[in-house]
Amino acid sequence: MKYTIGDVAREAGVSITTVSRVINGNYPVKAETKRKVEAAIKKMNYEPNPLAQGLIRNKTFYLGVVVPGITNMFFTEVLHGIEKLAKAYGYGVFINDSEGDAAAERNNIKKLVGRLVDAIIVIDPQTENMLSGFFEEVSAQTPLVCINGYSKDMNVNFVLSNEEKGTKEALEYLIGLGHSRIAFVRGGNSYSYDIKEAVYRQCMEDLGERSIILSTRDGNSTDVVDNVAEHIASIHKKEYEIGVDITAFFCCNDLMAIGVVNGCSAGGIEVPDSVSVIGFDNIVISQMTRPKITTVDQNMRALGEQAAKEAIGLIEASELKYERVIIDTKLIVRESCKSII
Amino acid sequence: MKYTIGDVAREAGVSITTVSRVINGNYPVKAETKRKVEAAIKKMNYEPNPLAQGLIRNKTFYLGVVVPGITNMFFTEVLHGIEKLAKAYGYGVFINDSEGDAAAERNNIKKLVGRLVDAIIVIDPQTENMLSGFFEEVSAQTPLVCINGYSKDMNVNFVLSNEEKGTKEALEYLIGLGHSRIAFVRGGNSYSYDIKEAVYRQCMEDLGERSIILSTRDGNSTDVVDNVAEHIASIHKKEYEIGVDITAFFCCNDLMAIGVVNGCSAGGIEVPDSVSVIGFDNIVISQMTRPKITTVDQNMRALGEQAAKEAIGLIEASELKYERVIIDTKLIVRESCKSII
DNA sequence: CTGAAAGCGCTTACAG
DNA sequence: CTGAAAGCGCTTACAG
Repeated sequence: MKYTIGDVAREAGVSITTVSRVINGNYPVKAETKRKVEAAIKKMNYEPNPLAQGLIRNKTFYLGVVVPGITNMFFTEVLHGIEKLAKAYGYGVFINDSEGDAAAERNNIKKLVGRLVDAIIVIDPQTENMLSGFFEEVSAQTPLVCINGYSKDMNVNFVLSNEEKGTKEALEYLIGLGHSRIAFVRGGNSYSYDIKEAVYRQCMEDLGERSIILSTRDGNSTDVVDNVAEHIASIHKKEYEIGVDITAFFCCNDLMAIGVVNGCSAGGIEVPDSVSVIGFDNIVISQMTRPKITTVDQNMRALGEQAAKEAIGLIEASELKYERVIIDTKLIVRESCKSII
Repeated sequence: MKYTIGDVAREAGVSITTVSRVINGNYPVKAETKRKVEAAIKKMNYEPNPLAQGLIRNKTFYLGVVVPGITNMFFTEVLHGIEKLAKAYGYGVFINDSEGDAAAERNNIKKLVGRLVDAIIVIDPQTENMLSGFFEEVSAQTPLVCINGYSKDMNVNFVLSNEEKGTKEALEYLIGLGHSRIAFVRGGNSYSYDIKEAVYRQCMEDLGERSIILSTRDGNSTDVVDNVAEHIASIHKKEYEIGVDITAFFCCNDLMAIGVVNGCSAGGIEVPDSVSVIGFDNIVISQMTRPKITTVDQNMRALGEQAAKEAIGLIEASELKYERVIIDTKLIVRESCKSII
C-alpha cells in the first residue's frame, strides 16, 4: 500500500496543510511539529505523489528527451550529458526513442507536451519535421531545444556543434599531411551529411581536385560498418585504385571510418600505411580499434549539457526566445592518418 | 497556451463528461455529438493532461527503467527491447541512469515508486541492494522485475540470461578446439563475473588444469579495453608466455575480449593464429573489429522484451507473485578462435 | 505557527 | 445518450 499525505497527517496528528509545509519547507513550522511529521514520514516511508504535485504546481521537474535511436553511441553520450546536468538542477529525464521515424518523433513530442514534462530536448530532429514547421509550432507553446539538425531560419532553440568548422579542420589536417585525393564517405539523408559534403566539395574545388562521393544507405545503423567495408572492397581497382587515386578518406562518422579501415584491410590495403582515414564524432569505439581512429570530437557530452541548461533556463524564463549555441569540435589525432610528404 | 478538457467542452457546446467519453470511447455517445467534440479537439490540438489522468486512474501507462549506465552498449540493447515491447502494449518508458551507484539506484527507484510509473524494471541490480532486502521491500508494494543480477533466494521477479550455461558452452567450444590452458578475464565486482568464474574454475578442475584469473578494475566502463590491453602486455613473458602457457582467453564481456586482442597485437601475438579469444554478450562492437569476436550472445533484446512483458503482466495481475524466466544464450562463432589440434 | 477550503484537470458512479 | 457532482493527492492563498 502506498500512503498519501492524509495518512501521514493522521499519523502525526496534524493537518494535511502542515505536512505539506514540512515537506516543502516553504512556511514556518514549529520545531516540535516538524519533528513529529518527519517521524511519521520516515516511519511510513512516505513519498509524495508526483502526479498530484505536478498537476497543481503545473511543473513536474522532468525534461523530456526525444532521440532517434537509443542504441546509437553518439546519442547515448549526449543523453549522458543531459542527465548529468538535469540531475544537478533537480530535474529528472524522460527518454523517448523515435527510431529515426518522423511520425514517431511527432507523436512522442505531442505526448510530452501534454505537461508530463517541463521542457523538451530533441536530438537530431528529423529535417522533415523541421521544414514542415512542426518544431516552430511546438516551440511556441513549450520550452524546446534541438540538438543539431536542420536549423536555418527556424524559430527554435538550438545547440549545434560546429560541423562545418570541424569538417574543414579535418580536411585541412589531411591536406597538411600531403593528401589531395580525398574521398568523402557519407550516409543516406541527414542534414549533417549535407553540411559536411558542401564543405568537402568547396575544399576539393579550391584544391583543383575532383570530388569523390561514396554514399552508403543507412548512415547510423550498426551495419554501416559492414556496408561501407563492402562498398570499399567493391570499388577498389574497379573504379579507383585505393592508395593511388584515393590516398585518404574523410568519413561522416566513426562507424563509416571503421568500415573503410575494415574494407581496406580485406583488400590487403593497410591503414594508415597505404591510405589515411579520418572519422567524425569520436564515439568510444573509435579508440578501441586497431588502428585507433583519428577523428573530430563533437563533444557530445557538452552538447547534452548545454541543451539541458538551455531547457531549464527556458522553463524558468518568463518569455520564449530563440537562441542558438554553437559548440566547437576538436580534432583528435590518433593512428589512422599518415603523412605522405 | 494549453487547453483543458473544459475548453474543449465549451468549444463543442457539451459537458466535460461527454468530452471525456469521446476521448476514452468507453460510453455510448451520439454520432453527431461525437463529431462536434472531435472537431473541437482537432481544432484546439487538445491532448489530455496525463498527470490528471494518472492521478485519477491510478495508472500512468509508463514503465520505469533503472539502468547502471546509459552509455553501455549492453544495457542500451536491453532498453531497446523494453521500449519495443512497451510501445506495442501502449506503455511509455521512463529511463533512469544510476551510474552504477547503489544509493543512486535506491533513490531512483524510490522516486519511481511514487506512482509516476506503473511498474519498475531494473537492469543489472546492484548486489548490495539485493542483499539488503531493498528489492524485496519494493517488490512487495510495486510491480518490479530485475534483469540479471544476484537472484538467489529472492522474492523478486527476475528475467535472467543463462550465464552458467553460456559460459560452459563457450569453454567447451574452446576445449573442442584443443585448448586447455585457458585464462579467465574478469572485472571488479559484479555477480555476473562471479557466476562465470565458478563455472570456469570447475571446468579447469575437471580438466586437471590450474585456473588463471586475470582481473581488471572496472569491468564495464569504456577504458576496460585499454586497461585489459595493458594488463595483457604486462604479464606476457613475465608471468605467462602467451601462446604457450595460455592458448586461449575466456573474457567476461566483449570489451575485455577486444582488450585482449589489442594487448596481444601490441605484443606481436596475433589472434586467432597464436592465441584464441572468446567474448561474452555479443554487443555490436564485437562484429566490427578485426578479427570479429567469437562470443556468447546474451540476446539482450529478448531479455528486455521479456522483462517488459512480465512487468505489464504484473500490472494487470491482481496478486503479486515472483517468477524467474531464464533466457538462453547462444554461441556466436566468428573469427577470434582457432583450432590447435 | 496552524487548519479549512478551493482548485489543478481529469474520470466515473449516479441520476436522469 | 447526457450532465452535475464527487474525488484522485496534492499546494496555496486566506483566515485565524
